[in-house]
Amino acid sequence: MNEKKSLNARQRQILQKIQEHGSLTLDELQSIFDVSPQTLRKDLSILAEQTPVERFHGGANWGTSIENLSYQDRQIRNPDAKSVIASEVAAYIPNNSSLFINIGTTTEAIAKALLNHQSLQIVTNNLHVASILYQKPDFRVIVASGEVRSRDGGIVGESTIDFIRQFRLDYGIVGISAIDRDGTLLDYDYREVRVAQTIVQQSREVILAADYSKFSRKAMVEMGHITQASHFFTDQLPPRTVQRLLDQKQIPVHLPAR
Amino acid sequence: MNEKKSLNARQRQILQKIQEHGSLTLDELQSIFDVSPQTLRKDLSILAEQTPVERFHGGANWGTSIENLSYQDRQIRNPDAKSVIASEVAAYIPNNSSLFINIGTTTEAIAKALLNHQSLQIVTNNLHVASILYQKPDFRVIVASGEVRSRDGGIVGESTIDFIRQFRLDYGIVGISAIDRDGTLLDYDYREVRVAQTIVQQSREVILAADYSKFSRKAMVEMGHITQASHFFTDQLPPRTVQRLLDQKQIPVHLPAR
DNA sequence: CGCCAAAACGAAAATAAAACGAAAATAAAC
DNA sequence: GTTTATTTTCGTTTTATTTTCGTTTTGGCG
Repeated sequence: MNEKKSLNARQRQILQKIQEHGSLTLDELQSIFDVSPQTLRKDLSILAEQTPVERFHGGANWGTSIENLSYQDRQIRNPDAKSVIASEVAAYIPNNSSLFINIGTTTEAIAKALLNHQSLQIVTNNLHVASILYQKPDFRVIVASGEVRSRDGGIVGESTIDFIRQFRLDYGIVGISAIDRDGTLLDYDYREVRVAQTIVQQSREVILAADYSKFSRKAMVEMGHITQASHFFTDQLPPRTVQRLLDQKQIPVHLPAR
Repeated sequence: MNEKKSLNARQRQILQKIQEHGSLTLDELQSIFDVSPQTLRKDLSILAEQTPVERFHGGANWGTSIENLSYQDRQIRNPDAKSVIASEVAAYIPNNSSLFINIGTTTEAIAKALLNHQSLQIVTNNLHVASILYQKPDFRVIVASGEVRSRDGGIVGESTIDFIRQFRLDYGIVGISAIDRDGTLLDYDYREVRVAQTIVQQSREVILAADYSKFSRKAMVEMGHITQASHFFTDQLPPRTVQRLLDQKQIPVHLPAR
């Protein structure tokens, strides 16, 4: 009953646009593709059947049931866990240090929590992080080049990777979309994954930050493994299987003080 | 629960008008929009729910409670010369073209005015411009790498220049801090000047945008000369001396329609 | 102050506009 | 010639807007 048909080129493109942007209206799709509305409707119907895309009157969005409303909606979603984690991470990061901060709402919360630090040097591929941090005169904010993803202001692409490879910094602060039960780190966009992997390579210490909800989410692209982290910051004890992995590799797990 | 709906085009326009004007009566709104009063009432009710707009009998105003204007709000507040110039520039730029947009509040106004275009490719070293444009799914926004200047979110430095040099685009939209009487273009930051010069080099057409106040300002670093522009957009006729220069080189001067 | 009329208002019914799905017609690929 | 993809057509459904009407607010005026 579940016909698994392969998507054509345009449909895959639409799928990616929806992932990047969170949602798309038919008007927006028509401004991108030179085909009839009816064809786009059909594409959306097919995507809705076979992917987490959901339709609404006038367009479609990336499945709300799992996650990923528009960027702004996500902002509101789980503020407690994120900001608690964020202040834990901030407390761990010393002044006068250098750090990467990559894409994700969790890392943005961390950026906000870092505003009381002094003399940080930050390299980021996250437009929002740059916006948050650049106004502090004693921070040096360096932004990577590349294409700006319309979903969340993430900067991705080959040149982003090349640029990041120039640096070797004290800390790499990495968020992640999903963590599998075996400790595999997963994300939605392969370009983002490439960037995150580079950040991990170029950091002396890798700080992985993820709230508990990430353990029950699915994503498609493999980024790495949780044991590549130097420290893991979260809001609740992770599932047993993951906990055991972290124990084996002696990776400290930081939970909120409370 | 809290119904979060996105605003339609007219509602966003009303919102902007209210921000610019401080307040609007229903009469004023009716003279702008060709819809029934009842529809406008409904729009105002929706705006009152979801934005800082507050209603009063006969109209609505921008929420008085929030006097602490964020950067973005301050930008919108001053719609005069800059946004007039901006819409002139936007009218000149065709769809499906590629452009550089550099640092400056005028160029930011232009970015906003470009939001109704389709399928633009934009390379920018301005954090605010990137923030304004990246959400449109049919726009491709590419941000240059480099250090973010804390004064205004401009991205400057050697790597910015190297990155920009990779591109050759249809239009280079350049703002400027000051224009001397002999037509010399001046700016405050030598790093920004280097970037602007590179943009000029790599553009097929150079669009210079500057309001009249720039003619009476002084700055230290020489960027180039007004005759390097292909088109000059401004709000009033420039001083005689400059006008003559532009005439000699047959550079079109675009003034507001009115 | 209290009363009235004009204007503004909200709720809901009526109408207009758009988005929709199914299927036929057309175009493209094989 | 057959298959597949896309566009066109058309009747239906959803959404947006206008109209209608009874109520509330506003600003005179006795």
